[in-house]
Order: sequence, then C-alpha cells, then structure tokens
Amino acid sequence: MATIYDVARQAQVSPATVSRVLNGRTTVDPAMAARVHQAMRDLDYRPNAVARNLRLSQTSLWAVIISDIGNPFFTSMVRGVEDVAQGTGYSVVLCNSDEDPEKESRYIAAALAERMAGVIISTSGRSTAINRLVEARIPVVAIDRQLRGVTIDTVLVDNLQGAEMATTHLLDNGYQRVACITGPRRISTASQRLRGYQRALRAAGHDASDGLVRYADFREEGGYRAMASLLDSDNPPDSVFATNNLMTVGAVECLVDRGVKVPSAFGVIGFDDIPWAHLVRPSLSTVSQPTYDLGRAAAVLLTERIANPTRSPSTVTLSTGLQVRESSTRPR
Amino acid sequence: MATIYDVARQAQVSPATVSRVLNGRTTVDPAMAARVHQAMRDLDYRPNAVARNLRLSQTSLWAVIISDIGNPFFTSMVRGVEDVAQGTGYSVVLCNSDEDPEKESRYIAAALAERMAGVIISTSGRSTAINRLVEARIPVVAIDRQLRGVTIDTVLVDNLQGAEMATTHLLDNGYQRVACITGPRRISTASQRLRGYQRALRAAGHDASDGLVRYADFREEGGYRAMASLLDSDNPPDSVFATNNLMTVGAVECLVDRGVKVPSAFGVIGFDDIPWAHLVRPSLSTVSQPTYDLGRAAAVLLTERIANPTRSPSTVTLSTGLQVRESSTRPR
DNA sequence: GCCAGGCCGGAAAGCGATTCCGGCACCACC
DNA sequence: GGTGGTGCCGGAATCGCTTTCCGGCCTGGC
Repeated sequence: MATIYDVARQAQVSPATVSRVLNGRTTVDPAMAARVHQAMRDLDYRPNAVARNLRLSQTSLWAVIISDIGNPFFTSMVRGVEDVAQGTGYSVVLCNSDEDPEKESRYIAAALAERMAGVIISTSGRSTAINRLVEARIPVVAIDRQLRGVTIDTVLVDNLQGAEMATTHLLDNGYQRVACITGPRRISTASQRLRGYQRALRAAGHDASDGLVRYADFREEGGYRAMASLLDSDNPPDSVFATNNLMTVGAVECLVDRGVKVPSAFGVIGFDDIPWAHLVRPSLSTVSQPTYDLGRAAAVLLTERIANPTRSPSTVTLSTGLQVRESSTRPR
Repeated sequence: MATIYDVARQAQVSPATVSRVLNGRTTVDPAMAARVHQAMRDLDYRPNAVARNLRLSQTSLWAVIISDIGNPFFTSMVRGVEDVAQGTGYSVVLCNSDEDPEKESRYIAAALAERMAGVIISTSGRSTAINRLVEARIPVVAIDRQLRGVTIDTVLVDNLQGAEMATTHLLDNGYQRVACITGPRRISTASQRLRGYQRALRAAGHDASDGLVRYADFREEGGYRAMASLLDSDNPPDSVFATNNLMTVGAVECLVDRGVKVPSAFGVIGFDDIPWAHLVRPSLSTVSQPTYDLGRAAAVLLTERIANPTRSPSTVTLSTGLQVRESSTRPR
C-alpha cells in the first residue's frame, strides 16, 4: 500500500508537506496542496493509522468491556456508547468477558498493549486488574457496577431506590411473603438491590431475614433454579423480586412449568426490562432502566476525562422507573 | 511507560535479547532470560502493540460490521465470532452500521486505516465500499447476506429452503391466503426468503402474485405497519410469513392491537427466533437459524484466509430448522 | 592443542507518520 | 541598498519494536 513517501515523490514535494496537507495544521501553497491531493487519488493512498498512533502515542479506540453480550441490557448500553464515540471520532472495541475474571483481565491486558484511548467497564471481578489501567494512566469509566478500592468515574442507576420501589409495589398489591433472587455477592448491583429489598420489607414491618433470599448468577438458568428452590422450601413465598432481567425470565419459566398461576397465586417483578415484555403472557412488571442513557453518560464522562485527565472523578446516578404490567397486580 | 530499551538496560542485555525472550523465536541463555523476566516485572513493562504492529505491518484486530446491534440475531452471531477470535489471539471490534451505508463505509475506512487483520461484514448496501477492502488485500468474509459483484468467502443459511418450509407449513395447517412481509429488496436475505415463499405457493397450486407481499425494513415498526397495511387491504390474508424476527414481533403486536385471534383466525410464522419465544403467548413458530454457528463459521473462514490469502473463496451454507409452536397451528 | 562449526548477543536498519529546525525567498521599511 | 521579519518548504530525527547481519565465543572432534 502507498505510503506518505510515495505520495511525496509523486507530487514532487517532501513527506513533511504531505503530512501538512493531510492534517491541515499549517498552510501550504494551494497549488502544491492540489498536487498532493491529486497524487493521493492517483495512488489510492490510505493513511496508516498504526504509524500515526505510534508517532503521536495515542489511538482512537475505546474498549468497552461488558459481562454478557447475550443480555439486551448491555447491548443497549453499548449502543449508547457507540453513538457518542462515533460522534467524537472514536471506534469501539466490544469485549465480552462472560463474567469470567480471567477473560476480563486478558481484555484489559489487550487494551493496555494497544494503548487504547479509554476503557468503559462493567466488571465482574475485583478491581486489581483495573488498577493496572489506572496506574498506566488510561482513562477508565465504570458503568452499571461500582468498583471498590479505586475511585474512578462511574455511571450507575439508583439500585437501592429501584429495588425498594419494586418490593413495596408487591407488598402494596397484597403479596405477603416476598422473595428475592439476586446475583453474586461480589457484584455491587446484586448487593445494592438486595439491600433495597430488605429496606422495603423492614419499612413495611416485615421480617427481612435471609430465608427468602437466593443468590444466583444473573442468568436464565440460575433464575430458574433459584425459583425452584424457593418453591420447594418449607414455607414458600407468594411473590418474587428478581434483580435482573434474565433471572426474571428464568423464574417465570419455572412458575409456568410448575403450573403456578401468575399473578393470581404468585406475583413477579424484575429489575430491568426485557424486549417484548408486553408480548409475554402474563406481561412482566419491571423496574426499567435508562440503558441507552447509561452508555451515553459513560461515553461523555470518558471524553471529558480524556480531554482533562486530572479532573477529579465523578459519579453519575440515573434513576429508574416502575413499569407496572400484569405479573404483579393481583386481582382483588 | 517502560520500553524495551528500559528493560534491556535494567537486565543488562540488548533490546534484541529482550525481544527474543518476549517472542521466543530463537533460544536465549536461561540465566539471561530469567534476568529479563525479572526486569520486566520490576518495571511493570507492557509491550507496545502499536509499535509491534507497525514493524510487522500486521495487527490482531478483526472488524465485525453488523447492521443492527439491537437484534439478538446479530449479537449471537458476534458471540460465535468472538469465541473463535479469542481462541486464536484476535480481538473483535464491533461496528454497528444501523443499515446506513454511509456509516458502514466510515467503518470500512477505519478498518483500512487501522490495517485490521480481517473484516466480517453483514452489509446493508452495495459492494463498492467492500471492494476497497478487497483491493487492499484485507481478508473479508460476508456473513448472513450475500454480496453481488465480488466473490469472497461467504457464510449463509439456506434462506430459500427455510422460507419454503415456513410457507408450506402454514398451507399444511389449513391457511389459505398466506402473506409475506419481507425486507429491503437490495438485501439478499430479503429477496431469497421472498423467493422461497413464492416457490412454496406455486408448488401448492396457489397464486404467487404480489398482492400479499409487503416490503419493510427488518425492524419492529416496519413489521407493524406492513401487517396493518395487509389487514386493511381489500382482500386480506389469513396468515403471514415474516422474514425476520423483529418484523414478526411487530406483526404480532399489530394483530394483538386489532384483536385478531392467533392462531385460530390468523397464522403467524417468522424467520429467525427471538429470545423467550416460548414465553410469548401465543408462542411463536419460527424458522430457527444456527446464529452462533454462523459467527463461528465466518471466523473460521477468516482465519483460514489470513493463513492462506490466495486460497479460492468458498461459501458455507448452514441449514435452518422449523420450530413449530402455537402461532401457526390452527386447532382443527 | 588447534581448528571448524554453531550459537548467542549487539548494533543498526527499518516500519510510516509527525515535527522540529534550518534555510530560502519575498516583502517592507529605514 | 541593506537589514529584519514573516511565511513556507525540506531534511532529518523520532516514536517503540522487530529482525537481520555480523562478530565473537564456546564446544567438540581429531
């Protein structure tokens, strides 16, 4: 492929001048510039971004590391990131860690090696790997999930309030024994949403012990198994709050398989929407999140940090909404 | 950040030796290698992939250009690609073109500038932009959608057969007037699936004229509008075959809104599954595609082409399956 | 003990772009 | 007419790494 030297020779100017024409930093003689442009067309010249990146020691790539590409929540978020990136001249490298800390740290190593311009991460593990990024002064934004032990820009939703709202909603609809299916303890969203659930129970004068709590894996099968375990317990619940979308789907499948009538015999509400929630029968009540805006907000924070690396880290918290549909409203 | 020279100085060897230790191409004295490794740890050295790429004029990035990141079909495909990439040491840059040829060609320009190792593309436009990649000798694999005018490695499903199967299934279940909602004419999957539909009609001795055909945009809203237009026509159909998952959802929404009973009064079958198809009531019959395997197959073709650039292009066709659920089976 | 062959390490040349700096030409003003 | 200033252009160094080439050392065989 043609280089800047080839273009220079063809246009009978120096490589420096070609570079100047390319980047427009200083003015060059119009006639010369025209010759250069013509030469670039003749040779079908394509600037080599790799060389440029090396020389400038900066790139135009962002890594977005998410934990489950099969979850529409994350794809919608990525879309928000992408749209901002596109607008500011960055490209997005999507990395799917599958909740596997080892995969995640491989991706972080790649981001480091490629000297990526920034990283947006929804981590599944501890912060040790992320510290490497921070130490290397690569701008990082945590999204959806909080990171302990390191203070960086963060975008979250109000998990506590959302979970409280969902639980209270079930109680208000006459359900007495509300269970909770939550995610792995180490993940901040799982523990925050569990705390919101407990707070709502206590506020309503209910027992908030652990008998009706199950820890699962944020996936469909985990939700199914957790629901089964709840139904099989000595004193089963009459409703459930599941702390993410896929586990809600799993729980409903379990209820359908066992012939438990929703919502008349059992109430269900989930955190985060699923696509076509309104086509599912009974349609699913959920705590809805501004997924696209989460991605946008993270991308905006990242651009700001790139522009101003010394600015002190900030946390953006977006609020959730209650989508009441059929699965949580018992006919009186 | 530390460079290979810093490591060399620290370990009291030459940069060449550090490189040799790093890449293991030739043998180095074990004692020396140990010193080098220690120095790398001491300095927290991270190889600069940008410099490496420039020197070797090759990268370890694949661009995957898809037309709708919101469609689970594509995310599942990407997952297949990712898993193969991960295994062979490549990273995946996900690019969402949103069916916009202009966005698509921007992404292609980026892939070219970054000298990416390969491109997997499900194009929304013509082949002109892709020709640039082929001319620059960047390995390209077309996925899901065929490309006219250039012969490159391609991975497809058997669209004709799948569509025929779906249409025949509706006819076999006693539906008389089968409509078809398909995608934009320029996209090969849309036209292939339409042809399969027409072939099935003719084979059963039905009229295959265009009265019951609607062209939409492969999105939910387009499916909704197309369904509305069909219902409002002079001689409305009694069933519909929609050529992708999102349009099927849109069509069902329209039917629900109008109170049309599925499947007793109206049969529905779609091409490609949606997640939780079994939770939707009535559950949706579909032509299922091996989405993950599509991605895998494309990634395998790409690795093969990278290894052997002169090998002649091949086309892999995967077959589809019929998932009969409630929406297409009229109670006799 | 000597010579040949093999292996390892160091110096240096790129990969393709950017940029500093020196030089030249032109203009204006004294 | 000479001097100083301004504005462009070209030469060459540089980013960090890989790789080739070459020289030197060690080992083994006779």
